[in-house]
Amino acid sequence: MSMRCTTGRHDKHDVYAAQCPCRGVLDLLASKWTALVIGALEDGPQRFGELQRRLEGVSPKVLTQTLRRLEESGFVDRTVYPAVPLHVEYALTGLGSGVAEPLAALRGWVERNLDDIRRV
Amino acid sequence: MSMRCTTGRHDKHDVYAAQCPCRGVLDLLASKWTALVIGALEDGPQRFGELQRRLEGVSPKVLTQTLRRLEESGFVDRTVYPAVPLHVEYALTGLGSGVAEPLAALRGWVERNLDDIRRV
DNA sequence: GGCTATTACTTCCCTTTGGGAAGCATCTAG
DNA sequence: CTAGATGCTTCCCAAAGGGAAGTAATAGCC
Repeated sequence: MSMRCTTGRHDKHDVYAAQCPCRGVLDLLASKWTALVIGALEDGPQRFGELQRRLEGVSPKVLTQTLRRLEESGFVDRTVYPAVPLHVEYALTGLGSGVAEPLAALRGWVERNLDDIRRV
Repeated sequence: MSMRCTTGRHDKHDVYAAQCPCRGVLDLLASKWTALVIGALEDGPQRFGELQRRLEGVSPKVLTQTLRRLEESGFVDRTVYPAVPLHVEYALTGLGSGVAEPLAALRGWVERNLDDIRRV
């Protein structure tokens, strides 16, 4: 008998179930900035400033928020090198590399199909 | 010479460029409710009420907003059957079916990997 | 010593978006 | 003539998004 993921543990999980923790994770991952940050980190560990330059138009506040949430959930590692000036590197974890694939597929789809999408 | 998508037309598009219309599309598609709506519609055309029941916890307002935006951009068709009681069907367009694949990959990844993700 | 530069953030503040509760419009059946 | 079904819309508040400016630590330069 399936419990549709209400208790969490070893049942099948279902993003369509309101109480499934899937929902929170989907909300974190299915976001513009998350998709861009994870994509940028696919090229290897990067520093805050580098990410800021690559993700054109991102404010430091939003970038920090995004990175912190990804770190909390275990998608990204944050390493501080207390050199001077301060040096902080962000890198994908194993989990982060895993989710990078579906996110890359989504970004790629958007770039390939943009011309067919009605502009609003 | 590449223009990095600033003018739109037939250059390569780049989601990392601030002015690329890709950004808006990515923002629409990379959203919790979009991923769930498109996924539900993969099973065939469905009515407002059916969608509301499948996407547990969605409010009618948010569902309407999501469907309208997807319709505007050409991912979803809205058909009204003026029978009584009123009958409205939502269906994926060709474009919608296309993007359903990467979105399904993302949802599937979340369901398969939930147990490895740090709960916060 | 004082000034500037660098890196990585915070903080402030305002606008936009998200989201629940409740109301509305239309028509039928009882 | 009231109740029920369907597909919304409106209201309101709280949460999130996002830009501008400020902060902290230290090094190097004059």
